[in-house]
Amino acid sequence: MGKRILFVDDDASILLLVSDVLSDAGLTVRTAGSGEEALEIIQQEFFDLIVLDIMMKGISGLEVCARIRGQVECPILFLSAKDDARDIIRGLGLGADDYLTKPFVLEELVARIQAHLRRQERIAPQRPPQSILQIGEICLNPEEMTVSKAGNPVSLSTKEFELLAYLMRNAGQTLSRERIFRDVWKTDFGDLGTVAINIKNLRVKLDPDWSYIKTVWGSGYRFVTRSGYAEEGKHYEH
Amino acid sequence: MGKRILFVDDDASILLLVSDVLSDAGLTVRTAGSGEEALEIIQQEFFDLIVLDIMMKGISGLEVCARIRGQVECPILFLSAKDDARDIIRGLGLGADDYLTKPFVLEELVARIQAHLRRQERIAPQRPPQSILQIGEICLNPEEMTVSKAGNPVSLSTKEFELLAYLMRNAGQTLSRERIFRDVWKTDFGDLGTVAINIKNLRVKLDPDWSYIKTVWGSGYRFVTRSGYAEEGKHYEH
DNA sequence: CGGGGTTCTTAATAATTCTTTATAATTGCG
DNA sequence: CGCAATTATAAAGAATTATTAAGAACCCCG
Repeated sequence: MGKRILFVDDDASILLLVSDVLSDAGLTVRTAGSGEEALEIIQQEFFDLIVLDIMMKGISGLEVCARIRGQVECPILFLSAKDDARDIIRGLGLGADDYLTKPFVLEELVARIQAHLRRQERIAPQRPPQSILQIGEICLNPEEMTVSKAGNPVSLSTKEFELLAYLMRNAGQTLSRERIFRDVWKTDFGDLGTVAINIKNLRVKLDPDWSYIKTVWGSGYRFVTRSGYAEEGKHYEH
Repeated sequence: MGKRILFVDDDASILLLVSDVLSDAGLTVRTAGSGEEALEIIQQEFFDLIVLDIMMKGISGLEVCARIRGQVECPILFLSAKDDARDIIRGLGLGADDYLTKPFVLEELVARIQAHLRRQERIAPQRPPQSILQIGEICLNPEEMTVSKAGNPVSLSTKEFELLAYLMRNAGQTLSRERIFRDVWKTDFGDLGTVAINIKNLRVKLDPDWSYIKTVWGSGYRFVTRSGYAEEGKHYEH
């Protein structure tokens, strides 16, 4: 479900037009036709971003902003026909985050809204309480960057840790070297042998008998889903 | 000490004019005359916000943005003579946060910059410096400048104390050496090795097994958010 | 004004991690 | 069995970080 936007304007046609476009962009839109209505809605519902028209009869957008700033900490974007710099400065000074003058290009409004939402994500990412991963006797704690096997702590380097986390998150799937390298190293150029080496390091440190990290010949690697029984034994004898 | 702004434009007169105005507004301004210069500076220093002119000879502002977005998470504001909505949308799509067309009113630029900085504060506020910080069995009292571990007092030097307080206030985040140095030492020139040394001192005094202060290879340091049980053991053996 | 001690910084050295390169081992197939 | 493709291991080099040690700056106290 998309982010929630509150759009406040006393021009019904704009309200309709914009809410259509924003919906198409995957956002959930709630509209209000006046400052009074907006204040009421804001008390009751949560929004990720609020768009306020400044020139409205009754309570103006500026006043709405001044009243809710302090209670609500989502980004606020002003919309106004006045393009005088003084008004813009005053609007931003009230605690708003952006100011767009009418008439505006719809796509620019969408782009600006998404820029704000993106920033919100980047700064305060909703951390889905990074769950602890446990498969067999291997336990990985993303929060503390720690790994243990049968209760005993195992010390891994950063890359080894990231690789293990990636494998465990995608346990059961066979992952190609290309995909692993792209997702864990996050670069396009580089040597795929690097993956093999880190796989080996992991095996040496916490999987000497290859119980967890299997090699799928010609395809890639696979972390077993449940471990324990199906002891397969390593492929290589040395 | 004001927030640090990087201002990039190949027009020297604008560079001078704007940096004056921003300085008057209490901000610390660093300037770059080309995209190449900007990229180099960004690798070495930390900024709270970056202003990029789009039309520059050599590496354009758009390209600078594309390259640093991902590494740098501060707000980026574009400046351009082109007021075509398509350019604005493209700019914002690249991960920028705002777009202002030339010619612009200086005060509006200042207002927009401050709006972004204000929001940064609101979203990711440094925890109030006065409150007592406790993470795991480490307890820090800013009021009395004292630190204790599991109830036993630990004696730290001034800089060590400030560094620990900074780390604990920003627990959970990975903090680059540049950023730590700027925020704790509050000077621009100096050796980043100083940070490493004080980190080591802290570890010796109250974190001999690296349970709290983690090294994020290639990035910086990170104070764990919750700590305690899962004792890990250090990476280095000696 | 000093002395004595602590703290801070700089510089040099050691240790670790990551990547690349090279070599050995294994698998699949004829 | 032998060849080619694939994977594993080993070792070296570069980059990053940790540690050590020594000199400079600072502060407190007489």
